[in-house]
Amino acid sequence: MDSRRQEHLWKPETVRSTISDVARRAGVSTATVSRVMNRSGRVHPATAERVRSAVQALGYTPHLAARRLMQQRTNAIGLISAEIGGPYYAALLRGIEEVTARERCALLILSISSLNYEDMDMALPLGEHNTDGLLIFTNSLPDDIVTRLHLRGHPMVMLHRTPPSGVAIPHIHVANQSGAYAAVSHLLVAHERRRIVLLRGPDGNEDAFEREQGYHRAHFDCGVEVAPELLVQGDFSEEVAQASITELLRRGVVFDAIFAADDESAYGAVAALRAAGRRLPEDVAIVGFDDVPLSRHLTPALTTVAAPIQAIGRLATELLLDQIQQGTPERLEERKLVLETQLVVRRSCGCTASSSE
Amino acid sequence: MDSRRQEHLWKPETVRSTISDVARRAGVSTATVSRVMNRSGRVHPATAERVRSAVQALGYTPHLAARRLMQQRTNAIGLISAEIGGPYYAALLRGIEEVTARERCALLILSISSLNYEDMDMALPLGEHNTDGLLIFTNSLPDDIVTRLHLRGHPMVMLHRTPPSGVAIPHIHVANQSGAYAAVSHLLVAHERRRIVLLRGPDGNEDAFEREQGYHRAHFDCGVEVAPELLVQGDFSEEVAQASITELLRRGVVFDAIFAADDESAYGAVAALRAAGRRLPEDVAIVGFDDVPLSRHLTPALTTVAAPIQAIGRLATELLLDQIQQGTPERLEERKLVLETQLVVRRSCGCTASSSE
DNA sequence: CCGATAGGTGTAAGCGCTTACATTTTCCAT
DNA sequence: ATGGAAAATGTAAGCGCTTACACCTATCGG
Repeated sequence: MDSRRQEHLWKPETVRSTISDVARRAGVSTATVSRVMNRSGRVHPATAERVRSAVQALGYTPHLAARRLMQQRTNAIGLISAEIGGPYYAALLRGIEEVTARERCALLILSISSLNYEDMDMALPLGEHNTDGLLIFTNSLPDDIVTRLHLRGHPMVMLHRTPPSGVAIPHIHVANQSGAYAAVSHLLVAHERRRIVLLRGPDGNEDAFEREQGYHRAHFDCGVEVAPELLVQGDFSEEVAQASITELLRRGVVFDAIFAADDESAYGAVAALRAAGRRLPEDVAIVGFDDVPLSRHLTPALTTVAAPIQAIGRLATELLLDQIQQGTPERLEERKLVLETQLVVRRSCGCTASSSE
Repeated sequence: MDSRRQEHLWKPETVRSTISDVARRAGVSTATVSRVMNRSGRVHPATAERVRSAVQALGYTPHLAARRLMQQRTNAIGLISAEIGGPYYAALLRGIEEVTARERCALLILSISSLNYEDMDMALPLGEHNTDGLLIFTNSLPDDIVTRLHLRGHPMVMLHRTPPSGVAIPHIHVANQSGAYAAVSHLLVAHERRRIVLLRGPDGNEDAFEREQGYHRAHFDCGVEVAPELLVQGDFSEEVAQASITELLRRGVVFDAIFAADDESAYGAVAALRAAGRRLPEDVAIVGFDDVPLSRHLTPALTTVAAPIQAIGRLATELLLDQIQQGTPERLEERKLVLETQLVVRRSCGCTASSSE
């Protein structure tokens, strides 16, 4: 056994030292060690020094789970989210981290890929036990879990999602309908397109629903009828959108513009169109939604509805931190924030050079 | 007080019920409740049912921190990372989640924006207390913390980073040098470029260092001298790269190609070149590194060294899970994996159409 | 010289949970 | 019936930490 240990460099003997190890080594009680670790209560400088060197020697780190059991604060907030990785996500995160960095609190992210959580009944790995509050940015987290967390008094903010009815959680949205309205109107009025494909977002998604409403309202206000075959699935996904548009092309459906419910699906549309040899924006004008950073670099540069993504992240985090620090504010149930969107005109809609880029 | 409660819909009274609340309500001991919750030990079906309905009624959820104190498993792994949000990151995550989904374990991500952690001495919010193992993908996490975690026997895998010396942690890399060598050789040999700018990665970054070596070795093997003014900072950042190239242009430095240490900096270079009216790839050929999904869509499509990003994520996670399940494998210290890279030739280097796209 | 005061430290009671072990109940072979 | 194995449940000892409280020393004004 001992000879084996020589063979390898440093097979760790898994020595996780506890507070009492430190106490013993420093010749004090655990209480004193704790006081030194937390800078709470008064400790004689000499003693403190002895403790500190014992900590050093033993490589001691407090066990956060145990600590959490006693204290109330974690100094961390959690973000529960699906679809980590997309470009939208990057901007959101930037907004969130802007605040967490300033407020010196850690950000823990739980990625719920639908597969991952749905069927396993294990407890949520992010919650009261390791965060002081939660940012919810997914539809995959069932309403009843949200409700339960809220009932237990865990601070939360929801992004792009309305809380279950009767549950007073602040939530942040963007002006989807007016944004879509502006985009589609632009296509209808400025470019006189009449057969505009809608690349719909996922079913059941609030944003998708509202954007679709904007699409219809714009048509209605212009007195243009919407042909049902123009409404196809985009699912906020490049692949799905590409397939949908390809299929439309194959079936010989005529259209002169596309309104994509998000930029990703716009990319898919561009790929499909290009593969079919259609000219952009002459043959088909295209407008997206979100204005993720890339869209500017696309060729042609994508006209799209800018959502203040980073601001959403910032705001949500600030709202959450407020809740954590000041407890539940008054009239919280009215805290529905809707951030304005803005049409960013670039080339893909058929407009010529603009100031941007 | 009571009248106030009527005013609002449901201001939660913060009732977080514990296991003993459930036990009391079901008329059993906490042990029995625990057994029901964990499906461990035998419990009379009728009792179990009573417990379950008490759980339901109270909206009870076990406190994971307390549970963690007793059990050893969390069923979650952690990913500690900087620069969440980049396109590289998305692919990596896909690889990781592929495995976590399959193995039914949760993924907790800790984003260390340099600001965030550096100066605050608070304990790492991800560690033995809430994960069974850690994926380390950042240079910002100091060596001594890594070492300590390892000494405490916490399973880890490091990505794109060599563990501190003497510490036997498996680590995964890509063949940076040979990849860079292939890319630069292609520029030198196939396209006869002679003044190739190097957009260097961040100082101290291992990948950056090795790619730079590949750049030099390719020049050496071709008998081409490297002009020092061609080595400029790219920092794996679009902005920095754009600034560097713009500056080069301003100073009138002559060059006919660029090797960017990663795709992001290649984008910056493209922007700078285009703003200056240079033609791509005729005036300046450009090659990147990583092959993030976007690079194919760039105009001109970016020639780049493909790193098997998703595979890295998958492999790393599998390695970690192995460690967790089987304990420290034999001869672990030799676990250095290097995944091959491959030059993907598209348009930006000056080659004409290829099979891809 | 004494009680008051304050700094420094230890004691021990939990936080919410799991689990080895003890105890009681059930039920079947005899 | 009845002894005893098997099933069901309870008891209580922690996991590693924090913190109210008690205790002990100096220190100091009166």
